[in-house]
Amino acid sequence: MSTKVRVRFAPSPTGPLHIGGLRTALFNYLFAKKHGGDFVLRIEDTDQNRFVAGAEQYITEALNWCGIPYDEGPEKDGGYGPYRQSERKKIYKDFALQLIADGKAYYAFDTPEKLDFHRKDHEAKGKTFVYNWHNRLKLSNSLSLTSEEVEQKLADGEPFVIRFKTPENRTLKLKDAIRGEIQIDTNTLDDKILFKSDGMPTYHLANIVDDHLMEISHVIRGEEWLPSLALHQMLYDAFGWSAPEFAHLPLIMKPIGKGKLSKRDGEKGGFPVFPFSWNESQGYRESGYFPETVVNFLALLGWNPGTEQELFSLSELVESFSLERVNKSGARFDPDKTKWYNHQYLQGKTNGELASLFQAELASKATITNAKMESSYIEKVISLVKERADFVSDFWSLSHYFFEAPQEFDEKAARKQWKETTDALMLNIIEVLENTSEFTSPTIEKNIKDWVTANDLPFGKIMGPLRLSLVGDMKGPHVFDILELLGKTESQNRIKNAIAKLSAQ
RNA sequence: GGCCCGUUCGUCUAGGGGUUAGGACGCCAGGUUUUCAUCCUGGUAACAGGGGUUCGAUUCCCCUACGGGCUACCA
Repeated sequence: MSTKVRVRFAPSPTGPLHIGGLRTALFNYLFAKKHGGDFVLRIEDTDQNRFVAGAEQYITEALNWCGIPYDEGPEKDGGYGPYRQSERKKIYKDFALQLIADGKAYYAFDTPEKLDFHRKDHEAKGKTFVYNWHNRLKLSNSLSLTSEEVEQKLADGEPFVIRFKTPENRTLKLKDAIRGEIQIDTNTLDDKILFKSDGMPTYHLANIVDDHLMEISHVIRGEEWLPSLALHQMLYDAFGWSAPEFAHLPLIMKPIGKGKLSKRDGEKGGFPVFPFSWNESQGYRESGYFPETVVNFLALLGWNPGTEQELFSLSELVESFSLERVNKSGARFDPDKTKWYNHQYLQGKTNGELASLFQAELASKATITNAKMESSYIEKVISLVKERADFVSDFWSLSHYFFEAPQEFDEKAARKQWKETTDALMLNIIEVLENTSEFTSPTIEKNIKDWVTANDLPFGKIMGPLRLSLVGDMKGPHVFDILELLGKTESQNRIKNAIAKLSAQ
């Protein structure tokens, strides 16, 4: 109870962090902060072949973008560094050797080719090759060979690996904070390689050694690690160390089809699976999602507060998070719901915040006049269209007519709205606008309605063509609000232009 | 194939021996908007199957089915 909560997120830098990994990081962060603990980032780069340049930086930036920075990790030593396993290389071998000295591990000299042959051979006979108690002595290792033979091979520099000698005939009772107790018969397990012939430890060894050395109290990781839990527990026992508590998170599944969410699903379904873009793959950030959105939907995927609250800030999540309320089964990812979340967060932004975001996109449109690039104008536009947007990137299609006069008019709408009498009526509206000195939405509305009523006309004959003239389509906010924002002259010009273009038809 | 984990509306989920099985997303309908959308209201829709245990099971147990993960000198 007195031990401090220390959790770690331990990705391998083999590519961009995907949202499954990001969620694991998030849950670690939430758990740490909930209990006043530390959130450690450790880079598990023991496989030199799969190393991808830039991946580590991507991970760090993604964490920062989400607002869940690590307390301790690369370039942020908390007294337990270094935090890249490649930089800790020299510490692992002694631990492996110690296990051999204690008779809990052994040297193995079988070549990958030989092992591959055994596997294929077994498969052909409908069996599965497992390197463990039942065939250890028939293979090439320090259990089957004499100590002289082993010494000789070692002296000759023959490549070797170190394997864990899995205890036989034992039933392991493993504990998982989410799943409860799990029993495993050790005879079904294989003798996992702990130390590779290239001088690097495997994940299993490095992971246990580092978690112990870094005094990690809780290991919160994806469910794909559940089968390794038995090995890890045995390793802690073999070293005589007390194991941390474990929690295995359910996986995030494809929206449709079978299996867990993968990079290809995003490409097929048109939604991001990465926080940031990476090569061809779109990211959440670049697709216009807010970090709050990503954090919120990720948190609610596999966890829930037990109340009906759906919208959570990061601090609210920290407040209500608990491992006990994490689900056991995999959750299908739902792109529609992530959009809804973004809509919610977009509505919560001020017009000023949104205007500055929108301004960047507007700057790339050469045809916009300076007056319309003023942030005060943009904010007014946003106030009119905001509630219908899911993303900042929706603003342009929702509001382009506030920046450029319509050059063409929706054909179907034009056919339906623009009749022979419309030209004359629109000329009258230009006149009404001319006589409206206080050019505000309510006044314009009153004047136009009064004129329509006075002339005993149906509103439909006016409102449709008026909107079409201003917008180019039968869309958009309250037509009188559009009129006010566009201003008298611009509005009149647009109506004139519509008459010129549409009356000929 | 072997080992392990899981299974409530289409999806995310609440619930838990006696409930009209609740919410959210989506979808549908109505209302508002003399437009489109937003918004509001309502609706559709679920306890995988079979055995137990029990007065009673969706809830507890077992089996089956299905889903998922692992089964590398990858993590």
